[in-house]
Amino acid sequence: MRIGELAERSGVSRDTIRFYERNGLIRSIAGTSDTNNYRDYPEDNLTALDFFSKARTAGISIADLRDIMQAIAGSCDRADAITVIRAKISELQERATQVQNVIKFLEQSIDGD
Amino acid sequence: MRIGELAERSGVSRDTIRFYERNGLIRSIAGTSDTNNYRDYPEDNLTALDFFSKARTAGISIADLRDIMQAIAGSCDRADAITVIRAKISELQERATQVQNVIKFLEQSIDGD
DNA sequence: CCAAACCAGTGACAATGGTCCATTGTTTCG
DNA sequence: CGAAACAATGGACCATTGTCACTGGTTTGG
Repeated sequence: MRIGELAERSGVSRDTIRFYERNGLIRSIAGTSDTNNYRDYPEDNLTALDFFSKARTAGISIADLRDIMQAIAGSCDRADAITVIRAKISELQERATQVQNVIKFLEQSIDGD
Repeated sequence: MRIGELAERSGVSRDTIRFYERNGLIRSIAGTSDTNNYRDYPEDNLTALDFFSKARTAGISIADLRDIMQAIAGSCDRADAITVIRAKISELQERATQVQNVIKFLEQSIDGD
């Protein structure tokens, strides 16, 4: 599909999609037309963009997402990919604990009310 | 204490402490000397900075931290403060769920290995 | 056919969260 | 005393994460 449709269906703006592409988060392929150079964005970018949106609000950086996507897609070495992803999972679990700690702190600060 | 000691003991750099102060996260008081204008940083800034460090790695913004600190310290209206903090707690719980979702996604991506 | 909508590419701009540097003045310690 | 360490202030600079605007070309619906 073309970028407009992808933007529409994913809820991610054209500019942001292009930004993500520049940063290696997604890939598009050259269109087949000989009159334009509109690029084609495969369907699976919808899944990816949806994941990115969730991950970004969860505070995961573009760089991390790039690592993850490369690990998943770049099947050059499956074992390496899994190692990368497991590491990210650990980081995220650590992050989750940190968030819980902050919640606890805040709860204590209003304790008794 | 002076800023150097605070930096040393909190593990937060001078520059960052000053940055936080400029942004209303902490407060210092004018020193008593008549020859210098070194500021005095009360002991409780240690607790605050420790909290900030954790909160920042948990992905909480400076603006949020300022809101929280103002709510806790500015006792102008206790009920308002509690409302603010409860709202932040909700946001954080939402964030925690998001992080869990991303973890799930990642786990599925390496499922079976 | 033609205007409106779309596309690519570029570069400027903005907010956030720091970090670094230079200058000037103060304190501290050997 | 004098050098080294420390403090205050101010501004420059950096990466990250987008967003906006402009140009020039393409497609599409009425």
